[in-house]
Amino acid sequence: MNITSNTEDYIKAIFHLTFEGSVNKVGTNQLAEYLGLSPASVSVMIKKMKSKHLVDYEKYGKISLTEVGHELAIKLIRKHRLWETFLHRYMNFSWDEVHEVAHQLEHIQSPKLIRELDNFLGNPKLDPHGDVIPDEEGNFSRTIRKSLSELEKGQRCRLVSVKDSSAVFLKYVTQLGLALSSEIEVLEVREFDHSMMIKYEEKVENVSKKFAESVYVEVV
Amino acid sequence: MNITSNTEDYIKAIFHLTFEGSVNKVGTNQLAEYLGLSPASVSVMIKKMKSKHLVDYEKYGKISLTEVGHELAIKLIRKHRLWETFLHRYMNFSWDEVHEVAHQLEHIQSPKLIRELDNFLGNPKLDPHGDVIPDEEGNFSRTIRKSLSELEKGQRCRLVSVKDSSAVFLKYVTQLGLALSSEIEVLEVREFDHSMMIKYEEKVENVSKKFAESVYVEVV
DNA sequence: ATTTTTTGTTAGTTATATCTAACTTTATTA
DNA sequence: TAATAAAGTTAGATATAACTAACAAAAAAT
Ligand SMILES: [Mn+2]
Ligand SMILES: [Mn+2]
Ligand SMILES: [Mn+2]
Ligand SMILES: [Mn+2]
Repeated sequence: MNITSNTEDYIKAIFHLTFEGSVNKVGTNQLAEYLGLSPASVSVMIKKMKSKHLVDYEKYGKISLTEVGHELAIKLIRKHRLWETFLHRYMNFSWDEVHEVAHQLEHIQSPKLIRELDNFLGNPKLDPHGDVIPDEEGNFSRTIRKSLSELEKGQRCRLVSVKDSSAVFLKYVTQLGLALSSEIEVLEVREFDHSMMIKYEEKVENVSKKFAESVYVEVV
Repeated sequence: MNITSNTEDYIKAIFHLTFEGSVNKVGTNQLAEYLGLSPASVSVMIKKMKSKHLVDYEKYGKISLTEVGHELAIKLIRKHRLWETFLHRYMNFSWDEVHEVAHQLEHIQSPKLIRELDNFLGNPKLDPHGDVIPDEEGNFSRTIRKSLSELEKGQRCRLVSVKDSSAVFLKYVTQLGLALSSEIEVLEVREFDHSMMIKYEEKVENVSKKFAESVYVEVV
């Protein structure tokens, strides 16, 4: 009864929607939406995952990972982020290109390869999107991240990570002239739509609320 | 109608049994034996592969790759051998460990990754087993390889590649104290069972016919 | 307290890929 | 040539993982 890469995708999705999200349980429809599948498919799959002791779940109830499922999720995230770092540093992949290929590479089964890759990269702490890479024991610091949207007029900050790993979003960030470590000053927050006027490296740009919510910062 | 990794395994197997073997066509039972599957499964699968124009085949006839199938096979072999080289050179994998993981990595879909990997490795010509790595256009030199078993008493040679990539065999080669480039002298060929007494680096060992057939050499 | 909407499940179907058991064709041997 | 052996195919079943359509439960609105 070994775990398929499909099941691994479900585990990762549940992790992202619970542990990394705001709630600790998720519904089948929500999960289906996130995975781009029909609610029916997810309903059936979750039942199978329950029988494999990967999730806690009761009919018509909410889904959460078991201890085993949680540990697997962290291992997958570790693999994903190590591969992203490798692709970015050594394979000349831009930060908007790494995710898709890392999503394939994370399913490769070889504990030795991951240990060696981690070592080769010098045990990196962060991936190309500023996300924390869990260590071999599954430990990692959970810093409460603040969105740019939470800042007020006049505050200054540094871009530390991004919420969204989609190529569309990351290309936009790059196009704006922003990257990890960019220093940003909030010049104005508009009452009307919560859009922001920000200044960075002599540039002044207007960004939407959605954008500001997708960017994590550290106030300086 | 895209190609699954299962289909890719069939393509590679057919390539190994035909182009790299002695014949240019293979039967379903032979292929089943090689893949460790039942002849029935192979029979069904080959029919599907025919409909996808990957193989030439008639019921009760023999199987061969189409032009498209052949090109795919070479791309897969290129990927496999580049990954083996990477694992051996940078991930501290011994030559008996690389094959299993490369077998997973060869299914990763990313032309850019393969181009970059090739570049990163300095466009290597040979993999850790002495096998030729096809270039991006699918070109590669087909040297007619000579087995150690073809040599006669008194001849001297250099180990250039191995026929078998199994861990069991490669570990035995290493244990004997042999590796690529090792210089070998044939001291004796026994009429009885075609076993050989060979000398290399001050060592004298007796090897079976099967062993001598699994090792490719260049006469010096 | 009903009705309506949202959320979630089940049944039946499809696609991929495997198996065993039974059968057929082709090749070999007597 | 007829019997036997080897090689290959088909049918029916299983496992995984997806879908649509129909139905059921829970939550929200009236
Ligand atoms: Mn990613
Ligand atoms: Mn990332
Ligand atoms: Mn190999
Ligand atoms: Mn090899």
